[in-house]
Amino acid sequence: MSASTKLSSSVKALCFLAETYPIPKSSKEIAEHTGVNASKLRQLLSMIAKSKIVNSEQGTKGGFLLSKDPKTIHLQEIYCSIEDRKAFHLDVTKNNGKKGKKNPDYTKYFLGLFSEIQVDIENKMKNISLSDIMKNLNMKINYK
Amino acid sequence: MSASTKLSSSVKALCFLAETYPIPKSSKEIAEHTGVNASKLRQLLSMIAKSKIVNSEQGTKGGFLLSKDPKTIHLQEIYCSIEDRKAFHLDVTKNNGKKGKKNPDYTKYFLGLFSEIQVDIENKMKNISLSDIMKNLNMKINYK
DNA sequence: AAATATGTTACTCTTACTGTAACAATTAAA
DNA sequence: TTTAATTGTTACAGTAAGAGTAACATATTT
Repeated sequence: MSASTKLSSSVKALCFLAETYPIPKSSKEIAEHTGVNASKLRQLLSMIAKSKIVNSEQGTKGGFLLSKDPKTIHLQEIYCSIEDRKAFHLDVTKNNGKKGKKNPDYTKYFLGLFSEIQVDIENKMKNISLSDIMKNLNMKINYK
Repeated sequence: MSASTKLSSSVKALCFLAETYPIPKSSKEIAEHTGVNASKLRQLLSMIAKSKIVNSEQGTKGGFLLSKDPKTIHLQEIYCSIEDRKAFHLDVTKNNGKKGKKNPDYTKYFLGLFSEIQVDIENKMKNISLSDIMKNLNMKINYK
């Protein structure tokens, strides 16, 4: 991956929004509770908003509000919202041996090979919901 | 990860060694057939040699020679030989909210959460052998 | 109009990796 | 014993991605 700080920062923010639902929270407030920089949170949450996981509103009384049940928010959705890369990523743009040499087309093959691993990771992430995470952390979910 | 160039370069080199077995091949020769820089290959193969997957010898007539059956060489072994990082890696050294705040210990939890994914990836990689890769590429295995 | 938000862009710092070069150590052959 | 070939290791520059931060346009409420 790596399962970057971006993912954990996003999860922290979403947990906080689930706890404080239905009060919209500003990036500043989320920052204070999670320790993640407010500007970074806006970057992440604006991407997550495009996946309809949160709703965002500008202006006074604006902020971020969860728009899905934490039971139905899966790690994979969050990950895909904030990363363009695949979790198990292989850079296949590199050269592949000298031209004209009759060496096999590794590049093409590796894509297929690793896609199987990719599918597994995605399935695993699909099976972990925000509410699973919160239960494990003994957090109270206030959504609905 | 990312399942970096290092892994694919290593696999290319090992495939070549399986094809040309039992003739020891120099980093220069492997470089010519794979397009990977010879110096880089020496770095990778010297690490792989420590895992007893290949044998290396210095001097004239030296070079690299496969020391295991490609059927028993798994992607996971190769990966672990050349990478210190876990495949599904999470940096947990980052701060975790302001001190004194009673926010849950995400950092600790994420480790456990992602370790499950880690195990899956490793298992997947354990199930892919060098000979599987070579068969898919229609390469002839000359080991033994 | 003023205050409070998000959305977006840009900039710096750091980290990791790639590609490459250099050279010591080792081995075989001439 | 000298020479050539080869690995092992270290170092270095260039590149790419991410983290953290700041700045400001845009939008919304009071």
